[in-house]
Amino acid sequence: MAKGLRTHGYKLTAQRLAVLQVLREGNEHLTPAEVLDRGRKIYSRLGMTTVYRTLELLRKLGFVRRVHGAEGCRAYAEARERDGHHLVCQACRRVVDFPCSGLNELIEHTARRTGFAVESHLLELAGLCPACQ
Amino acid sequence: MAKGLRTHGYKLTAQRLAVLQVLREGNEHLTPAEVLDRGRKIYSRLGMTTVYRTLELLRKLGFVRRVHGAEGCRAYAEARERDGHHLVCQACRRVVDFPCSGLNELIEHTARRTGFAVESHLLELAGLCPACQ
DNA sequence: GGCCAATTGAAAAGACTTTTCATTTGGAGC
DNA sequence: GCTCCAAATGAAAAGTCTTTTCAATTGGCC
Repeated sequence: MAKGLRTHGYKLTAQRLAVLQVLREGNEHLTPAEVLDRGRKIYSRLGMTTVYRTLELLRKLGFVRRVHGAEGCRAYAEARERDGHHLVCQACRRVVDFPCSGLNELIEHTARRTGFAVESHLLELAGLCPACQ
Repeated sequence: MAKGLRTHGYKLTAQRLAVLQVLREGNEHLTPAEVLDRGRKIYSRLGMTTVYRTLELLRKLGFVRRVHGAEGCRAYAEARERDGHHLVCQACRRVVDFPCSGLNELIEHTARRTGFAVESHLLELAGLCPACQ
């Protein structure tokens, strides 16, 4: 995944690796401030600005996904499933990915009915994970 | 719908009616600032604070839905379909509701596979409406 | 090893949202 | 209708979060 950065012509910096590592180690969704805190344990000079920029970069590259919870809409989690969606535990903030299938029919039906050309979709499930139930 | 406020024990104020009217007239999703602008044409003394509070109140009551677009996650649109979802035009910001069916199977399957107790879900489709294609 | 564009981060600026609190007001009860 | 009070309001202040700026640093091609 670190290679993905190089592939797309981005430099492989200690800061980017730290942010990637933080998101990979945590199974939860994290705010930029939390990523900064944890990231500094890996690379102490990490700055806030870089965290914001890196999270958005990783999102554009598809390595990271935004999570829109009740707590706010600026949290990020690693995207473990390419083109997938996620399921969020409302108690412990754990995030589990699941593949994006079974939605195509609904999307096509809605597109036909409304005349829209659907280009993207956002699906997020929330609930309680087995441990928190 | 205005009656819904009374039903839930909330007062029917000119400010709330103005916000409701703005959201009903526009078929688009609007930011709080836009709601304020338009709302002041209906009730000129409307204040920013009240717009924020009213939008959240209407959302809790289910009259209004939040739209999470690329432009940001704080936009609101009227919820025309109870328990439905929405489809957003990326060009003109028009919002169309569609019923929440066809998703249950996917949710149940995911719940079974992951052990999560799914409590809520967020689904948003984005694309181009017939007029903007 | 040198070079240069990409990257970084501290500080400043900016944008957005919430809190505070004195004033106003809807509507229940008479 | 009138009174009354808790709910609602809004201007200003405070707070939070995010982006921009710009000089310094650095990854990686040569």
